[in-house]
Amino acid sequence: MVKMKDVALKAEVSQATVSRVINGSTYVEPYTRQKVLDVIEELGYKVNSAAKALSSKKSSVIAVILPDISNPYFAEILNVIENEAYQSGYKVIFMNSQGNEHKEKKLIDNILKYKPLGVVLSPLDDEENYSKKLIENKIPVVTMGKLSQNFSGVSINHKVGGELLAKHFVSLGHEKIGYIGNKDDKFKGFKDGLASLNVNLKDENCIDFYNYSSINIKEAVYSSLEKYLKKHKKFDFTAIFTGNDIVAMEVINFFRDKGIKVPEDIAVAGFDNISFTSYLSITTVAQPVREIAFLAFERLMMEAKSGNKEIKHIEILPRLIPRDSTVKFFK
Amino acid sequence: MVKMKDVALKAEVSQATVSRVINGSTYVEPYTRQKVLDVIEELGYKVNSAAKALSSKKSSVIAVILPDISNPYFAEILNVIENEAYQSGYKVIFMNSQGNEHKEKKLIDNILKYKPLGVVLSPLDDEENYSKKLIENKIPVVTMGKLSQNFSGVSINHKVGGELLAKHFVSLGHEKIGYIGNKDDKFKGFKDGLASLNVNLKDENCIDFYNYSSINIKEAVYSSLEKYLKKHKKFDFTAIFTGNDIVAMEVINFFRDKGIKVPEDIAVAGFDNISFTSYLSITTVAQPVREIAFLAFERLMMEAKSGNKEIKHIEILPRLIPRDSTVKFFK
DNA sequence: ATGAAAGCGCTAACAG
DNA sequence: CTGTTAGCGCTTTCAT
Repeated sequence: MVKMKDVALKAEVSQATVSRVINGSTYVEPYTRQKVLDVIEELGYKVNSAAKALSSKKSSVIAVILPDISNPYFAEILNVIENEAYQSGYKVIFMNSQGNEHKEKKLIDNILKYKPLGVVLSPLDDEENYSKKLIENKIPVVTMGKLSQNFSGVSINHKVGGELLAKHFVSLGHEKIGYIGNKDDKFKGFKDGLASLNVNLKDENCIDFYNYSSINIKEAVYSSLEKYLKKHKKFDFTAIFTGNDIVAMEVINFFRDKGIKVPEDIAVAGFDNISFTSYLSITTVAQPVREIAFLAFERLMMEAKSGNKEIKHIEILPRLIPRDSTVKFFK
Repeated sequence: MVKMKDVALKAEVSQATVSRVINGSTYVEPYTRQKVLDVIEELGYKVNSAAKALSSKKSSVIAVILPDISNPYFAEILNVIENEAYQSGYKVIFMNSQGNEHKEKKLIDNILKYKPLGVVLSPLDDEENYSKKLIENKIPVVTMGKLSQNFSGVSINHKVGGELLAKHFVSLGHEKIGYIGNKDDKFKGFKDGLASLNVNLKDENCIDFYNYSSINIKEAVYSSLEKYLKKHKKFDFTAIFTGNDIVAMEVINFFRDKGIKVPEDIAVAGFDNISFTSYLSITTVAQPVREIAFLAFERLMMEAKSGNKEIKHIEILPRLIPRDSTVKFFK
């Protein structure tokens, strides 16, 4: 492997000079500069990132930790970040926490070895899991989707998202309503929203479902729905809000299998607005995912470069996208 | 940052010994070993990957280069590889070539700096783009989806995939048939398959469409379809095969917008069998994506560890999944 | 079984 | 403006 020394020798300059022209850290005589550049080209020299990182004490990798890359919502985030990183000359180490807090914790442990420039994280529930080590090691972090008290973050306001759907359902005349998902902020917004419109979301109609990973999600959704049916004989609601679009799709599938018509018998709404919901015409709440990812990246860069440690939370308002799964022929 | 030297000092051993217990390279007295382990725990020591890589001349990162992470087919590949890599103690640097050969080339250039253990690549069309530098630098490579003469690879047989669909269309009684996509192996298989069944695939019904990136894919599909319409007034076929599932979805959308019924007026079939096709009941050709990714990773590991340079091509047979978009009420 | 020491390829004072 | 030099944190002979 050709190294800097080889370039220096052939260009008849010192290694330091080669380093200078590569990094543009200091002014180098144009002639010398060109000569070095030529030799680099000729020899096909490539810096050794490991050596560079070790010596300069900074790396050019950004770690991206996401719960489920098979969910197009997160895939889109990775898409944006990889693209931005590429344009800024950084590399992305991608890690999939798979909705598993234990794995998330190990991933963060692991990533510390690489001393990344920063990490973009779409965290699972338990803040304890990730914050401590990251803070200790002074690694800039920006979260997406959930806001953390220790780091900057970008997210839609999930409560408002839930409220939007509550209003939508009530305006459509629904009185018996269901929910399937975990009891997060959008659930709270949904429940509170309904309450403020004098509709009670019964506990028994809130089907607990916690599953970030889309592998086996069908089985998971089907089994929790079957469990509900076993207990209550029939679905005691005319509209249901699901934790995310993938779950919505599975719920619709399940209903179809059971001969339940959507939206005539039961209306279904999802969350995220992944592109596939438009093909299926599923009502959902839009998260401007590309914007979220972009802002997160931008903020991370700012903190990494300036060393600014101020915590900034950016909140974006979600938007309701009504489609056929709640209102027939909406289109 | 606590380093090996700190551990060595506190454990009252040499730095070399600490290195030994961490890497298990040589036998270390159990007592000493335990003492070192305790200190590591106590101090929260983490190796510095850069230093390790520089010193040992081997890294623990695997580069994954894919054309479009927003396409669930590729997202699934990344999912599998990240997971396998994690379990084997490796990190994944992810790069999105975005269907852009120029970017793919630059990405490969870039990745060389990191001296990755290996690269898993789903290449675009031009082999020249990627093979040379990778070979020069002796980096193990396994391709997926396309087989390269210079590297090992895993792929379904695309020709057979195209033939499968040809048979399917003909058995359904179609005689006027269309194609939208780029003219790759599956196109050849499709065309030849039709020919062998005495059906001619007219050139004018082969709509050229080259677009790996799913951003703006809607516009791209719509405009090429509009262009066809402008020229021919109406669609002169009763069945169309699309390059991949995403394109199939857009085509179906387009037809719906135009009041064309699928499959009654025109049958549509895709390629890949991404999970969303099942929700939409789109006929497609299944690529066992998880298996492909797994085999590619496995093969890469083998080559990276053993230094085995033998080129092995694994070909998997695709499977037709007939659904409602070609045969109503198939389910 | 363990320690000493050289060196991986690069950056960053420092000196001139 | 450019060369010299001292590390960065770790692995790996080579001794003992």
